[in-house]
Amino acid sequence: MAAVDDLHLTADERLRRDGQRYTANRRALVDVLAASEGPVTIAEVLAAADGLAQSSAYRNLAVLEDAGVVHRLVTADDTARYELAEDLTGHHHHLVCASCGVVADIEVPEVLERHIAALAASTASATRWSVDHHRLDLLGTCPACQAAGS
Amino acid sequence: MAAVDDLHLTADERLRRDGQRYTANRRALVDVLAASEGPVTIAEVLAAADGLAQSSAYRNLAVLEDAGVVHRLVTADDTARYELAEDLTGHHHHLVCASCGVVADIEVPEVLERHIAALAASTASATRWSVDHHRLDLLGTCPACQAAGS
DNA sequence: TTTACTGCAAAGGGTTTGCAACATG
DNA sequence: CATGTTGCAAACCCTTTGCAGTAAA
Repeated sequence: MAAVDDLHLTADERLRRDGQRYTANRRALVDVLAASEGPVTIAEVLAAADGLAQSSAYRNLAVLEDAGVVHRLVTADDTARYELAEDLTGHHHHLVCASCGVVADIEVPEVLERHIAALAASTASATRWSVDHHRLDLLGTCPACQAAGS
Repeated sequence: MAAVDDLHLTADERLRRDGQRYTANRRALVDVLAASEGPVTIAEVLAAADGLAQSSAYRNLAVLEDAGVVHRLVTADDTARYELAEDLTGHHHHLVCASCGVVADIEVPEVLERHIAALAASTASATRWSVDHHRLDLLGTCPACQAAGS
């Protein structure tokens, strides 16, 4: 069984747990996210999922997010981007273009993750906050914008 | 001379360099940001700077950002927050409440910064991107939301 | 006295929602 | 057939902009 089939099984299961159905539209959204190199905007989703209504894209991505299948994020510009939940793709971080907003996934060395985990622990004990995630973005300029800007 | 006076002198200088004036409204905005514990929303700015028009807040913060005095960021919710530019406050990172969106500043150990710098360098050389900043956020729940949620 | 800045109100753009029709269990 | 889902269009909210009046160099 291919990894994508596993993905659909997991998505189906998580939606049913919420009393939701895993419809063709939702399946198409998961396929689009699984095929992308990094978090994608609604505009990109609509371009890739032909015939899908904008409102359905927003609504279904919200349903998928509630079910823990999808993660929504906002990076540089003020438009949201969506990716598969981290437990489906593995922990990773982002490389963000400050010019056009495009986002690529990057892996981070284990030693750095350990330092961040230590920071999270010491911050939680030094404050009254609870800390349960972290987010590390590298900001720069993507190849396309470098070419366009020069 | 107090640190706040230095801040106003620097702001004045950077605005003039852009052909802009350092007006009472802009001075008030800098005072609000200097007095806050972390990045603040427009709503918070308006509450603190009495009588300031909303459009003036947005416009002046944009002018201050262009001049390199202010930094605009978007974290958890979809509302922008503003803080003084990093060269005025020192390099720091953020502790973000996933529930209400409030943001606190945190310092990070030098060793972690060095690991992040190394990641930035290796990422730049492994891709065609240029990398010039980074952003590390810890995500959790602030004391107020913990109290409200229990 | 020229140029920048202000407040108001209207417009803009991404996102959400009401509703009637449709599809699925 | 009962409930969840869809697409359309209108509403929503944060943010930006046009404009006429005001203030600063």
